[in-house]
Amino acid sequence: MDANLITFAKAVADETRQQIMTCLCCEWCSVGDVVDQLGGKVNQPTVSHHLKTLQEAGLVEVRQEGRQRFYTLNQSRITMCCGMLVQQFAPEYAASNIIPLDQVT
Amino acid sequence: MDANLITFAKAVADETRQQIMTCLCCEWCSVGDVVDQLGGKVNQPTVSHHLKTLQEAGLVEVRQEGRQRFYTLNQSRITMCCGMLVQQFAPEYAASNIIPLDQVT
DNA sequence: TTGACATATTGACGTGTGTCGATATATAGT
DNA sequence: ACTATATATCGACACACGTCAATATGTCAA
Repeated sequence: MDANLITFAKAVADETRQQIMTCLCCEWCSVGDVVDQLGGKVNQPTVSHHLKTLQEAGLVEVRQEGRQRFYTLNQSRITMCCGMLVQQFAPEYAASNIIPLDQVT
Repeated sequence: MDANLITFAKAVADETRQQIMTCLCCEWCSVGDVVDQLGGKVNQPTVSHHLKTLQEAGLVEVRQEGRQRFYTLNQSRITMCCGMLVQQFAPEYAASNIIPLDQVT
């Protein structure tokens, strides 16, 4: 997992990956679940590949259970990266009332 | 200019483009200014190309002056896109105290 | 109108990346 | 041990994209 904003942006900069992220938002899903929810758009190796990318960017958490792996979105990290983006590239707005980054757990 | 989050993420997902964005943050710069500030990392056509990408994503504003064009970051749009990202992929944090999107002018 | 300057566009090239089929690895059940 | 299931990895391919040199477009000055 790497902390920089380019890695974050690259991870989010793909449609399939965003769809996967939507699947994993507020829910734990196995790889197979994600493949199903994507309804045949891509198949299992592709999903695994994207999950790896998301994991390396720190955007998902993993939990092993039997022979399956469950993934979920790391919402605090996403919030943090977005906050850093605003801080970097929209400082005139960052000052006001965005979430203070040190309050994101 | 297109409104979706993939376009936004793609625009930000490049190191050179982020450096250009840093140049344009809170300042109006001509293309030549940006080329200079990047200190020979890339040359003028590349900068123009990236500025076009940023413009199509709605991340910069342009102002013509004589034979030069001045660009600056569109901070409200960046704030808005980041807010949408949090809303989409970190709803558990979006509820709290992030900038209400309709207050971003 | 001609020449100089600022920026945009074009065409080409190499690299990065999303996708897949095939295969490997790991775990559970019999 | 053997089989079935779940996921990861590998190798290959096509396409997207960042970069550059060369050129085009546009604007000002003389």
